[in-house]
Amino acid sequence: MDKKYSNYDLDNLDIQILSILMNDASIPYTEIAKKLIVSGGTIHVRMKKMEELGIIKGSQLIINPQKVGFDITAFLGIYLEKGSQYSDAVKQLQDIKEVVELHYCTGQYSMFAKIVCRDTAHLRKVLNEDIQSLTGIQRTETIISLEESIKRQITL
Amino acid sequence: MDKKYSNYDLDNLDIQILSILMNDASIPYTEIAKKLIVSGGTIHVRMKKMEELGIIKGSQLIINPQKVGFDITAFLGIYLEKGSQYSDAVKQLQDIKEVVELHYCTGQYSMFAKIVCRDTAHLRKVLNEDIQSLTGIQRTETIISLEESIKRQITL
DNA sequence: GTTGAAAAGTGCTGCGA
DNA sequence: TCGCAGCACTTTTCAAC
Repeated sequence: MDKKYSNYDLDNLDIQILSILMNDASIPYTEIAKKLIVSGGTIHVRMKKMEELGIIKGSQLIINPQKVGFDITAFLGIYLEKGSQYSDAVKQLQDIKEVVELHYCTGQYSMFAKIVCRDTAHLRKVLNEDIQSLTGIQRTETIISLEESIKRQITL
Repeated sequence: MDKKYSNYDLDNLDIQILSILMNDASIPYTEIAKKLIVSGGTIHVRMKKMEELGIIKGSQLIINPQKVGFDITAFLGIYLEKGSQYSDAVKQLQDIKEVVELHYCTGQYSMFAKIVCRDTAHLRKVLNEDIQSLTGIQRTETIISLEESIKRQITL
């Protein structure tokens, strides 16, 4: 057994390190070390361990989509003709770069997508030309976000 | 007029820098400079400009929620008793840390939330105890994600 | 606005406890 | 396993173009 179901090799220190860097990945290890009263080397060892375990997927620069001209966020409930067409649909949706999230899910929809577009014309183009024309998709329901009030990662 | 509607002070170089760092914020400026055939100082100046303009919101360490014991992602369509209760509901939902995203939106739902929980028991607790008991919420509809097939930022 | 190099700070590695 | 110290690398700054 080389892998456990719950990867709870994390102690309090690990979790505190993650909590800090999940909010701001640019904080230096030395500063984290001071805050948690351990040495910088220890932070380094813990981070390396968590990277190797696959707990840490990497770091990303977070931008403000509206400031670069992407003003519309929409959610899309997708009905497939047959459930078996799921993996094929994923492949096709991967090529539509406006699709930033895609879930296979329970409930009324077969799939659920999050889409970010520049403006209403752009959204219409993505919905009518790009998505509706994919094979296997029966119909879609669109929910447009007028305001993103909360946006954060989980609290450990 | 101190602010334009579209903040298109971004040239190709800015966009290329953002595109690289949006995927991996740990890539050093010197390496980006080599790739884009400019000096490290220029990267620095551009980054500083974009931070001041609010285009860059910061950087985050991206973790794998499943590896730290958060196995369930769900979407929640929320019906409010009155639309005017929106801002009050936001405040209350902010205190529920399992809510990682919240949108005010068009369509059948008043609000739309994304929730991350440890397991089904945890999800049930959040739905039944935390969310249903908030004031102003009429009812909710839950969509459970069985697989997150796509997860990325917008392509500039 | 861009460059190139010097100064300051951070990350990494090995030895000792 | 943790902490300390030295080396390598990166970021930051700045005078000059």
